[in-house]
Amino acid sequence: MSISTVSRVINNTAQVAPEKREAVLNAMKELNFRPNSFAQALVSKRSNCIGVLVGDLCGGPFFAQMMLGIEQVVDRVNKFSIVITGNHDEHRERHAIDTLLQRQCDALILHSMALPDEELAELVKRDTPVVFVNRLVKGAEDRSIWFDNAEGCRVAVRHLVEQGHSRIAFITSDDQSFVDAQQRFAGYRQGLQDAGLPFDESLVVKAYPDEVGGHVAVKELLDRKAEFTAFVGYNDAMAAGAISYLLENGIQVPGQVSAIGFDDIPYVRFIHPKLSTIRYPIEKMGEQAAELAVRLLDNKPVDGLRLKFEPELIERNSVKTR
Amino acid sequence: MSISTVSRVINNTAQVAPEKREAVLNAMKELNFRPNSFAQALVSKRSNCIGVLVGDLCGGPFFAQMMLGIEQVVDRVNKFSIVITGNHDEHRERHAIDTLLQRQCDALILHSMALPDEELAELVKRDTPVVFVNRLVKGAEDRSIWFDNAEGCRVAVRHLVEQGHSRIAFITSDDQSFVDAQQRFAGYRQGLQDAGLPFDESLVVKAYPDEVGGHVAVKELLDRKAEFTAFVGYNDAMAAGAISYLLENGIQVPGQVSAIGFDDIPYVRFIHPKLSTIRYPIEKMGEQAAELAVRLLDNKPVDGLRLKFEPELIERNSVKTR
DNA sequence: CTGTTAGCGCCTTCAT
DNA sequence: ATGAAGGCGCTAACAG
Repeated sequence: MSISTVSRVINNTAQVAPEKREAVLNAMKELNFRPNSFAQALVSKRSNCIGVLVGDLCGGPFFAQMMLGIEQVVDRVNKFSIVITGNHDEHRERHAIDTLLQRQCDALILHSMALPDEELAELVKRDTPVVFVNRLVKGAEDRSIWFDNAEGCRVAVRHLVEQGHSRIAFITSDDQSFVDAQQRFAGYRQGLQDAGLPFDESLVVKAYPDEVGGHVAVKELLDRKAEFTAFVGYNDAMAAGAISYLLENGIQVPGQVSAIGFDDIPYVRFIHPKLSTIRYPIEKMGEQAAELAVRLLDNKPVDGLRLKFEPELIERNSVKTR
Repeated sequence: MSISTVSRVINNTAQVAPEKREAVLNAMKELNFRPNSFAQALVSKRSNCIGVLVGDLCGGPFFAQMMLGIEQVVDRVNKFSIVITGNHDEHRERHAIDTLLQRQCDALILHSMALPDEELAELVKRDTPVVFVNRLVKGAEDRSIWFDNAEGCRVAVRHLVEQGHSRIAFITSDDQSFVDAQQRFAGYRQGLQDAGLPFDESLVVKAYPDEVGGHVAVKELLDRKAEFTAFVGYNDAMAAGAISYLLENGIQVPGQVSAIGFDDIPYVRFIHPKLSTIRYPIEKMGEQAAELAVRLLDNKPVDGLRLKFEPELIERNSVKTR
């Protein structure tokens, strides 16, 4: 029997005599045969792989959740994701995208934190579909799945104001080159302005955006003798770290200081006090990004997909209500 | 100029006239040319990919940390990791391994939770190198990077006993089909036995091994009116969830109940009280697994690699000391 | 329904 | 130092 017959049964691409079909299937089992995916990809021009660029896999649960959303749909359409980390670095991100492209990925889902909009927008002109997640890329708005960061911080501040706070600190990232950081900062200022509150530089502290950074930052705030009755954290990790430090130093949360985080990562509802936060629906966003990518590469219509995501305030116990 | 000349400059595989070399390089830039990795892989029989099977990417920081260790070395040797999740399910794990193999991965790093030892041991007989991480596979001891789970729980119990506890509960996973769970349970019993303490069935509760499960489990313990002054958690997540529940219900930790976790995931030093735990050096283990895989596929000597990892007690504030 | 043929894009002898 | 030719394993027409 010829080699094409085999190909036919493997791909179900034409009618084959049931007996031969059986024979092939049996032989495949016996010999433990697996078609060489590279040969397949070479001729079919389809790798069945979707390339994913993420910031990191270990800087918290954030990306992991995004990946979960992505994998769900990639899995559903029987494709594969090959993920690579850019480590928030411009050169590495560029190199990663290059690699993904060279690997003949059928589509790309990019979470770029360091590359400029123009460069990213260029990418969509190529022939492999590209989708951006977690960022609104100018010039590629229809390919961007994004979250309104500024609005998120604004909502957080508003909530605090509603609870009677007027001295609201902002514990943020020391790397303001990321759009996220800039936007959240802008939202904080906007929130203050909305409430007719003055912006006070001495109430903002910057540190590495993780739990330790939160520790460091709030300590700095205390050292400065800044007067504040509440703070909003750049992310939950910083907020958790800050709370931990306050508690250690006998400052009650939310008794003396109210706290509100950002992201709603899973564990913050298990810390004490449970952290109020702004939900960032990252898993859903990953899902939508993947969905968009998949439709793009299948030339299917892309309407009905949500591109912009809105913040939602999650009230738990870290804010003293009045 | 011929196509083989181009190949030669790309791979640096033979001397080429400097001028031609230049010309090729320039043309590559101009045309934005990238060699087709599938064609390369097809002929060279090397994909430069290392396949990784993990339980999940989102069930906590555990796997993410493992991936970090793996990626570090994979990156160093200029290879690629393609990761796939098995979701702790036998069939899915089997299918995942199949896929990885079909993808012509140069080597496999497997974190299998559900497949039996025999099946795993069979894999190493194939021609692509296979390494197991986080599990001691019988028949493939020299390919297993593992952690002494039983000893970990034993150490935990011993520590609690040393602090004067004798009523020590065990909050564990409801899926005892995983080796980890069995081993940790065995360690708990061993620890009791070491101390001459009786094993009391009413002190062990099972639930889904995450924060919510910890909640549920400790509630069950309370509902049973079990008397206990300490517990060891199957993992940090469960311990954190349990503590959260206790605190909510006015039970002081560690005042009335001491707690000890397992894994030492990053966030537990920021919860209140800071969680004492058994460190599981998962990142390092990922690193070693990758190192082993890389050496194997390069036919390099594999000595000097650490295969077995030992538990280490991390004392923080969740255990009342006397 | 089935076998034959022609590549997919690249690397690797083998001559030159 | 360079070009020509063969083949990696597979799929997709094209004939029967």
